[in-house]
Amino acid sequence: MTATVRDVARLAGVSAMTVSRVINGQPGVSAETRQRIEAAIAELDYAPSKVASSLISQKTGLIGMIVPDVSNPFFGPIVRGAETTARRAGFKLLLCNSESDLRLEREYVTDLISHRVEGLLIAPVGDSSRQNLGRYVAGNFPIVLLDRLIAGLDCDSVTLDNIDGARQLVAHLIAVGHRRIAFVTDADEVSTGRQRLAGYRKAIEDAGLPFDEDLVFHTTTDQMGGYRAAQQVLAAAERPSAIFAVNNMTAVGVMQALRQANITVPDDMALACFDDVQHLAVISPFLTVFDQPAEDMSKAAMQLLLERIGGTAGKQARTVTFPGKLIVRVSSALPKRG
Amino acid sequence: MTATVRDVARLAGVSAMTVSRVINGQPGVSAETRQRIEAAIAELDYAPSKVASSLISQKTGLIGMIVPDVSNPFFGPIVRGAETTARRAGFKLLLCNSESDLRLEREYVTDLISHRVEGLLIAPVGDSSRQNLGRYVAGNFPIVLLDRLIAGLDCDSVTLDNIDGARQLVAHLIAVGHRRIAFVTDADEVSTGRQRLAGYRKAIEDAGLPFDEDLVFHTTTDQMGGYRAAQQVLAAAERPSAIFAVNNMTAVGVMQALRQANITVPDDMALACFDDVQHLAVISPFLTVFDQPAEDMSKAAMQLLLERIGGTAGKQARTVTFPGKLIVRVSSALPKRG
DNA sequence: TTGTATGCGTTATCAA
DNA sequence: TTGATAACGCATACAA
Repeated sequence: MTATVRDVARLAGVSAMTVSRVINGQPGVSAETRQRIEAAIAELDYAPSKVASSLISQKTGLIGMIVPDVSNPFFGPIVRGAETTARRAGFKLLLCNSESDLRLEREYVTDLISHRVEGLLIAPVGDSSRQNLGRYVAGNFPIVLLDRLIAGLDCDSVTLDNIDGARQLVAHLIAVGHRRIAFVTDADEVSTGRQRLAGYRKAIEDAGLPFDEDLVFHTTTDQMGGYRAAQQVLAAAERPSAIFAVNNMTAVGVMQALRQANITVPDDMALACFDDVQHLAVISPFLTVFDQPAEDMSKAAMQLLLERIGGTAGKQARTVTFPGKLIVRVSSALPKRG
Repeated sequence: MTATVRDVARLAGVSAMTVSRVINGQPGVSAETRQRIEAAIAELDYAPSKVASSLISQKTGLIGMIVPDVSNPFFGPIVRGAETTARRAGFKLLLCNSESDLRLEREYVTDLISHRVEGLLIAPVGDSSRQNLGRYVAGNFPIVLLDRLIAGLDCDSVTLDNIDGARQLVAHLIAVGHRRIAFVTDADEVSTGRQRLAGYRKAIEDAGLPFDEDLVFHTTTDQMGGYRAAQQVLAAAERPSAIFAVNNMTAVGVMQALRQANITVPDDMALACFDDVQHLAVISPFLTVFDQPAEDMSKAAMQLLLERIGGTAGKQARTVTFPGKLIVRVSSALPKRG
């Protein structure tokens, strides 16, 4: 296991160089010698060290990937797609969970750079991630942003058309008959939140309804954030008939708060959000969502990254936008009571 | 970005060695020299290469992790927990999806070894994974098995008490009134399937019911496998009143087939399975499941691995078994019709 | 067809 | 307190 080329060479009675040739499938080795070397390799369980070869070639075959949380059903497929695409190109994935923590993200980035990953695929925490990434982008280090853009950072990216997605979702709610629709979203610092807010607003204005600032509830976009925000929604003077949650975890938190308050969806309150959870929809098709093709987006992003690593990309930053699709289920219906 | 110690040394007017000392926080460098070096490091955006230092220290700070599929809601939290624990110990995670493919698994294992990961945390494909892992276990390379054991491989492991879990789940179905319970599971080659079958059988015999081989349907434990198996269940001469699916994806497939056949759960047929999907349960608490503490199991497994890497483990293989818990929801009720 | 020398970027060792 | 040298494991360039 800890055998080196030299050990193999000694056992086979040749030089280290000849062993190296056999390993890399280079020509110029007699069949007989090759056989002896292969026997020695098997005998010693020799596995060539990528650490050493990386040092020479300046290529580690490693790609860094940072997401807020792999266990989030949106990011699971994202990571899966990226890994599959990377593997097919001969790369391995170093996976990091930033926990939406800017400092942790920075730590990961510098660590990954030290490990000499050849590129970085990242769903950044937010606009502030620019602090963590700016210098590398400036230094032409291969980076692709996924899911979220970073204001002021000109960089390859793959995102959803969040504005139109949110517009479609809210337009649907309006079509169903909702007039007061709360939007539970994150701080202005995250591009997805900003864009979805723009779409929300557009749908409302398209319908000739008044845009009401008070119906936008800013929070953290995790379960607890959704929970808290929903409580605020319920406490509002004039209660909305529907809640639009900016993403899946937020919707879960909203649901939790509603249930606790004995409010049934959609009989008492409608609910819709971004991100579908595929298999779960089979078990219980309940939530109306705007579905993002997470795995495809991630594969596309990895493809961009591979091109940049391979040098076939050109200097210009490339922007890929996916459409996504509205999936109407029961949760968005107009309340029967109230 | 591609600056080396020497570049820094030159800029600071010192030797490479002194730079190295500063980077590693070693003593014996005057405050003034240290400052000059730190300035040079910042100036050049210097990031020390772990590739080079790994070569010397023989430690990469890398841990390999192989799971069938991160996007599976059971493995997402598994990977998340492992990564968190690894990070806190200063390790990074190389993530691989075996796709339950033995050849792919082997390829990953050898690749990871070449990358000189210091240990391997793996949810193996099945007993045949012994081919892929046996030599490394024999060579005392740090490996911990997670979720699944491998017959004949004496190795650290963290698993659930599958026998008792399945027993509890099936005992519940019997208590509710079910008498003919189908079990949809995988080939005998996977330890979890074997153990859950044993638990299924035990619950049935404990209740004084006859164990019927024909009620055990072997298939692949993915959605398609569950789908096909459910169709067989429905075609059975004497139709069971409940289906016990060996895991989450299988249950999804079963559900899909039932829905397609216009069979409502639980009005026409009950359903229960292993693995809960936490947040989803909030959205729609429907499926009766036996819940595994995936993230905790994974953290424990990583802990075992870290101990083995650190050499504080002892030669004996350690076996950790988690209990899990039954969560009764509506899907397991006794059918009203039929 | 095979081998020797050299260097990748870093650090351990020993010397100054 | 600082530096010169060698070595980690492999591969490139060149020589034999």
